[in-house]
Amino acid sequence: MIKVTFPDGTVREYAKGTTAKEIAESISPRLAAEILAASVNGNIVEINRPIESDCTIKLHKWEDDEAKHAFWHTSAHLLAEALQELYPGIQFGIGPAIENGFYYDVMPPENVVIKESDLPAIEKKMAELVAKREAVVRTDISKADALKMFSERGETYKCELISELEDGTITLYTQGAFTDLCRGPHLVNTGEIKAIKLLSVAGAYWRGDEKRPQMTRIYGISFPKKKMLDEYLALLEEAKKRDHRKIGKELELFAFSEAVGKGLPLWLPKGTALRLRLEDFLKRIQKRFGYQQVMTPHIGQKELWVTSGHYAKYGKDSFQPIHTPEEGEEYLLKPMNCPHHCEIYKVSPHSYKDLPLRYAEFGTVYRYEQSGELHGLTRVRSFTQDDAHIFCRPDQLKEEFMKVMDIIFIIFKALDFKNFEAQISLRDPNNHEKYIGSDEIWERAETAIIEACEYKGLKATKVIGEAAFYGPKLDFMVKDAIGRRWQLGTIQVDYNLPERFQLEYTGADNQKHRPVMIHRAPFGSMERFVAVLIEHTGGKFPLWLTPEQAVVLPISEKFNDYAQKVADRLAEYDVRAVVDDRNEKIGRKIRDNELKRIPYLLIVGENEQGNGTISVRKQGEGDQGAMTPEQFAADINNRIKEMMSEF
RNA sequence: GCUGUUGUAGCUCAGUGGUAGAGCACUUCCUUGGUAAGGAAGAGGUCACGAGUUCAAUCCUCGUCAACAGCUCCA
Repeated sequence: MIKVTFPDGTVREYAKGTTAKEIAESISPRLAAEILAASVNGNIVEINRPIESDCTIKLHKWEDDEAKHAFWHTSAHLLAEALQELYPGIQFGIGPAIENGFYYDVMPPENVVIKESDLPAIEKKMAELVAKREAVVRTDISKADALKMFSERGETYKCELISELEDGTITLYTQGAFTDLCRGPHLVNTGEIKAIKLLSVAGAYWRGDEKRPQMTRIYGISFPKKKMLDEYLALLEEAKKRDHRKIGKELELFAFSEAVGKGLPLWLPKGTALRLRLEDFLKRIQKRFGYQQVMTPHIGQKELWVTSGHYAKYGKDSFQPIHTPEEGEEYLLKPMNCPHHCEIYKVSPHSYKDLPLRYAEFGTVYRYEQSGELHGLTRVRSFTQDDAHIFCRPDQLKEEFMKVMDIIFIIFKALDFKNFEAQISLRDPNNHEKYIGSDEIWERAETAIIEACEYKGLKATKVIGEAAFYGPKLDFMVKDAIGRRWQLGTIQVDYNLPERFQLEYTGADNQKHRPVMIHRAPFGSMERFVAVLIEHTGGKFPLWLTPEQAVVLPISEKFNDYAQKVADRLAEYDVRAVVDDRNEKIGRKIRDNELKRIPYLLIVGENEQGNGTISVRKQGEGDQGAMTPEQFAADINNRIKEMMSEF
């Protein structure tokens, strides 16, 4: 007998070799029908794997990520099985479960292209296979046998994977006529997969390497019930409605023009109003944190970036130098503001007593992003960083770093970004060519970030190889409407640029010392931040950011002038109101999306005494009663003040 | 940059080898003072751009540009 411990601490005894499925049956038939995978001593296994010794167990139903993972992983195998039947000679790469669904990377036979239009046929084949209710069987295999088996099948990609595995750890999973190299775990029968949708087909480089062959990646998702699939697809549709590109167009926030060029956003009046509000908000915070605003030109001599090291690294793939009538004179559109700020630092000598110096600038930069990477406002070729560079003494680094974290927390709180993820991006110690600066300097910078996060109690994932070439960073990632992650705020520690630009300060010892530099941008870029903000709010911004806060509606032509006066009056109180004087067509003409997005509707007319009146309606709350323009302005400003008071 | 998809009215989209349509929006008139009102009339398109095939191309072929999904990249 073996002792099995359940998550709630109870212990039961079972015969040696009992399976998770049998354990579930011993509890309830319903549970047995629903479990898809099990964690035994923390390892996820199939529910038919015999358990040979005492263990802890957790039975996973669909609700658990572990179950979904197994479900989608098996779905990927099912996809491969279908592809093998439909495209003889097809080769397989990898086919994992992902956050939402699964994919399989395949290399179709020569002269065969799998297109989106082929997906329904593949889905149909998968459904046929599901109907067969094939068991998924796990077998151990030696490395030599595995290599032999897959090379006989001409599976060069699989052979490459096997050759990197250790003998004795290799397992195969077979269902019907399909056998795949796989670690598992899986469902025990493909019949569980009741609803399948193949979503898209795309190219993906083998092993993520641009220089290796491009395979065909087929994405899909599957569920144990048809209804769940329908709900998921409906949810996807809903999410698409929050797409910032769509809302940005509807609300007339920004636009692109082919004539201007791709990736070069045009900020329309309303979008600009929104952005300026955000900038003002940050400026106020920065003022409190001791920042000084600076301004620098959009171009600079090429040598600046040769000095910084950026030119060597990115010069070839950037906007090319601007030439002047002067022989040999070359300027670059600035891809970042750091060198300019370093030069500001160098304008005068600094004492240790002057530090830290914090130079802030909403600096527009230009980067030649690959055309396939351009994406709405989130990835563009000209964008404005809410940039600042902090020059401080080494002993001030940690404190300064944490103060920047505080600014980011304030912003995320003010805008209700709850689901951000923090990521510490470290260098890859095995790839020295990618980075500049000594090991010692990197060590120090990385330690400073890690300690700051620990001190602040911020849970951050460490990612090797994601650092900037001059230093490690702490990035804040936020998801968009359909779950793509975008980097917003970033804080970077840099010992290298001060070195390269020969920055100095005089210490208490009357000797010259190097300051440390912190690059930071709490929003990241105004463009990307606005994009993510749109997707989070669906275009319903907090009142203090809303480009237009009120529509003023005269009840008839007679009151047009009065309406305009009301709007002007409100403007004096910093309330943004637009007049809609299309009088007689009120009901029809007030566009739905105008009213839905603008928080207040003011209907102006007169009362029996012939005095001007304003009837105020608030979005979603109906009638607020009559007010004078002053009362309304005071009211709306109070609300904004309330919202802002804690920041 | 790579793979696949798409490009028709301001927006959402039908459609055809014989130079175009719907709904909403827009303009005018009638009705209506209030959270997607009804009726009538009207305006609006080089069918992304350039070649080719054809008697004839928005439609077929090729190229270019742009957008979308993914990969790679992201100072």
